[in-house]
Amino acid sequence: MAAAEKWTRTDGCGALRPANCGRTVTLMGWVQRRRDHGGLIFIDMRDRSGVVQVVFNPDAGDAFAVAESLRNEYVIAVKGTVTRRLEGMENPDLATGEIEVVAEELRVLNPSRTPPFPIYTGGPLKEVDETLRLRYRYLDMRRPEMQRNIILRHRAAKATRDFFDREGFIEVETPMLTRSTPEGARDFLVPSRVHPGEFFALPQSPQLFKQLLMVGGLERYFQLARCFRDEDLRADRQPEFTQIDVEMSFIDREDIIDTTERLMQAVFADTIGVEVTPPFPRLSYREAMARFGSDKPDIRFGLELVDVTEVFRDCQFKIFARTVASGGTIQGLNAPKGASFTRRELDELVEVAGTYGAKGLVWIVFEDGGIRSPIAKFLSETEIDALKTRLQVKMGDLVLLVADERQAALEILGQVRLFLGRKLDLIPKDKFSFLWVVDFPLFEWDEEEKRFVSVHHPFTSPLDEDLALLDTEPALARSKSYDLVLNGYELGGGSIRIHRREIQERIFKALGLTEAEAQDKFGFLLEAFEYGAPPHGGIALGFDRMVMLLAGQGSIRECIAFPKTQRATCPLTGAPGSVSPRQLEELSIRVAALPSGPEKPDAEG
RNA sequence: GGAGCCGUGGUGUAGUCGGUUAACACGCCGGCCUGUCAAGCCGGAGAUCGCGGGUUCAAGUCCCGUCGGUUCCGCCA
Repeated sequence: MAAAEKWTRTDGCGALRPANCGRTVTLMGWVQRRRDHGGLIFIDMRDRSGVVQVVFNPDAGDAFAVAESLRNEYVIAVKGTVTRRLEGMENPDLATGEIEVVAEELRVLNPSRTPPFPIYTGGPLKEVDETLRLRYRYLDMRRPEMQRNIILRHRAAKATRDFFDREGFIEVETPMLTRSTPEGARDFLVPSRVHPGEFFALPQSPQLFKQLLMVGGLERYFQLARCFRDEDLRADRQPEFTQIDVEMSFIDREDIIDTTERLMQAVFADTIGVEVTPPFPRLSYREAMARFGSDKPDIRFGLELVDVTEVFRDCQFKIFARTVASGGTIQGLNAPKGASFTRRELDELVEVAGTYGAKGLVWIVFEDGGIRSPIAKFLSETEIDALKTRLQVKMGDLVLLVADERQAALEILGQVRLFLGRKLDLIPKDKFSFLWVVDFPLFEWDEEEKRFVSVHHPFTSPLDEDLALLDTEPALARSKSYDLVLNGYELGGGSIRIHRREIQERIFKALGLTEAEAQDKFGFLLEAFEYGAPPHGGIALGFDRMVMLLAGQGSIRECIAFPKTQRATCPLTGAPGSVSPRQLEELSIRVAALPSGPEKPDAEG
């Protein structure tokens, strides 16, 4: 049998237009849908570029016969003529709807089993179980929404690289097999075969390497860096993720902020055509907490918190009075028109506050006859008037109060604020509200370890004016760090680094690290700093989160080709899995007895 | 480690106060059909309700446990 004539694809399905009429084209793609009229067969044919209607007439001979056997997701090649559709037969819902391809020849390149879930319904989109989608991600990916997200991710990466290239940055790859470091997240470990009993760690970030690159004189570094953190997952957290990692020499905070703002401007313009305009607003950490109860406030809506501690200093309500007396605060929030809340909805608010550790949440409804509240009988006219003034209460408003230690009260009410923002539909979609949060504390107290730990990381420079506090009151010292926040998501953060040995040693001391420990863990960096480290600083931005927000998605899994489930497994490959005894032996590893349980089901069931 | 929600043919859902033949749409298979585009019409196959235990005359439904998914807290920049 003679070898079949070789066909070369000439066009993308979605690219064909009336201007192409009369041309003979060769298309290759998937069968999205077949409409068989007996004497006439329509195939919606799909490739990455889009969809086009292919018509098979009975006079097409073999092609017509084969077309009768086509099923969804068959891979086919079609030779035919681009033809303007008959008058009145155009489909305005299709980019190619003015034309169709009249088929002359058809080849089935590969048949397909019936997909386990619909790839195209034609109707309203129905959510398919995510595990099923992930197990058959290669099918899920054929859906236009997923293709859009993946392509958007590519565009964002391209825009990022283009931007940094224009700005004179050098992309440098840093090791994936590196050294475990203390501080920060739990490491993923990789056993060394050559060095029995020793382990590499996958990088939580290229932090130390990028600083070494500065010592190395690269001056401007960036990388789309893969990072690994063995911590529990969230909708916006994966065990492996990508960050836009940046470091610059001979700069100060303003240079990093300016560069990052212009990066955002470029990426948003190049990907979704949205104009964002620097400079972005800035809040100090303290102000962000005070007004929004969060270090990553969503400032797309108001509903700000107000400190009403003084109103209740001599309050008859014992819990409030006691909280104030013991140095705590009362934080308040006015939910306009919240008086219409049902008792059930009010209880729900109390419950929400409870999940964030609130001991209670007091609500006060302001209505015509006066106020309604579980603590109404304890409140004096003076106190109510003061509340009205402080919170600018109007008739029909709902005031929510949390009494606790300042930080706790703010955080709880900040969460209640977010909940209310969603519930009252106060959050404008399609809005991108960037914000810098600056002047973070340098340290925070770790109750478990009974010592200070770095809020950012141990190489973060203190504010010059707070240097003296390092040795006297570390808790009050602030750092030259900055977080970029977008719509309530922490997009990234960075800092100006310490490049002088003397300050670095004082930091280690405040962290409770001995000279020996510091040498053991970071000796190579400290040594490098002795060879002429330039002043430097940088930032790292969550690339997955950024793409998620660009795509308008609620989970970064929608923007990652092959993400993991919340329990850090991959339904497609079955990872993680067991390995052979031989592999373990080579690595000098013995697995401790596992709690016996049912074997996990195979990937193919 | 903890809390909430979800789990019913291939997919998405319904299933009331526990009541005996588990419903609907899409998909799938077969037939008819020359202008559809969520094609149409006719016929058919397909689920013992995630799993285990318990309560009951009777469990998809109630209870306990467990597994998986998801959201959140803790954890994590």
